[in-house]
Amino acid sequence: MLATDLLTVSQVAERSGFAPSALRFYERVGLIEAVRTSGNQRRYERSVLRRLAFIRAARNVGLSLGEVSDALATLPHGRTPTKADWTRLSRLWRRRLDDQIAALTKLRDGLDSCIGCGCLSLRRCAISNPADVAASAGPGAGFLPRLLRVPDEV
Amino acid sequence: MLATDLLTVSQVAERSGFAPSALRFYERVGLIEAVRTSGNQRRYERSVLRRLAFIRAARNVGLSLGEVSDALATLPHGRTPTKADWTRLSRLWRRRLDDQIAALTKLRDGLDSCIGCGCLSLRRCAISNPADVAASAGPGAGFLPRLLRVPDEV
DNA sequence: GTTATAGTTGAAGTCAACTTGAAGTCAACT
DNA sequence: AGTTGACTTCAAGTTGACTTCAACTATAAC
Repeated sequence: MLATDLLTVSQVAERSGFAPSALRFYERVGLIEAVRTSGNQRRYERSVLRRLAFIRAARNVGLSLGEVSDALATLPHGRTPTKADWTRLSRLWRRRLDDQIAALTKLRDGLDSCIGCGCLSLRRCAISNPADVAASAGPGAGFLPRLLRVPDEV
Repeated sequence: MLATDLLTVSQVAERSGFAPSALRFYERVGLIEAVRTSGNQRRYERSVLRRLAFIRAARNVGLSLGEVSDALATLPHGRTPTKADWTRLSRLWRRRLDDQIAALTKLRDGLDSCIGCGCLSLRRCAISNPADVAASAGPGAGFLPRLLRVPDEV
């Protein structure tokens, strides 16, 4: 009777664009929730779509799942983000995007000043040695991470 | 007597900023080369420093090691990049950076138009659903990769 | 009632770019 | 001659964000 109110895995997968395996994974790490049918199958409330939209937006901005978790945790318990939450968080994201754009722009300008000079000196070259780009810490972390990857012949 | 001409692992590590383990790894995948002493220790020619500067620059721009490999492979056999090579390749990199900046700017503008609207609709929201950002293919690849990560409270 | 399609679990695999560890060798200095 | 510090190899571990697999079980349609 209110079963029509609930969504199956494949429905949520199609509408959200996340693979079913990703939805299960997100549930395991506590990002989303599901209720179960008598036969133990997942059924999602509609609000999960909004939550997934939030997750996707955050990922697009470059947040890790851990950060998404933290962001969602700043919401009153288990609540799906409201308009006010969204406004607050999206302002933070804007700053992050600004920072990322600034960093890339700086790199590009360094590259411009390099083109044709051919120096490629480890000490002086602005592109090989941008002053403010720290080396990575810890295993598994790349030096500078992959950016918006547009597969591209070089 | 031309032994002074060659650099040890730790010398190259210090001057290039790459960890010794990274140098060994780069050698394994064919990005750099070394000669050996009678006792089987690596000795590097000076040109390896230029090559490493090139690699670091490329990584900073966001190229994968595979792409760095490809780029170096466009050089006449085994040669270290010259000024002309550098000019040619850095022009391509500039385009890549421009693309990345454009993508981020677009995302930011979408975010601006979203702040306060609270829609977060999977269909309409520009930030959760930027039209030109394709979903990832293959395992292990994130949807959109981590960007210039500036660890940041949210 | 049967089949086709969709869903379940837990464990293991993937990918990039390295790092870490163990167990041993080399080089330089005293 | 001995000790210290730098070096060697190969295998396995790390991180994040998932995906894939095998072996089942549910649900829906006919």
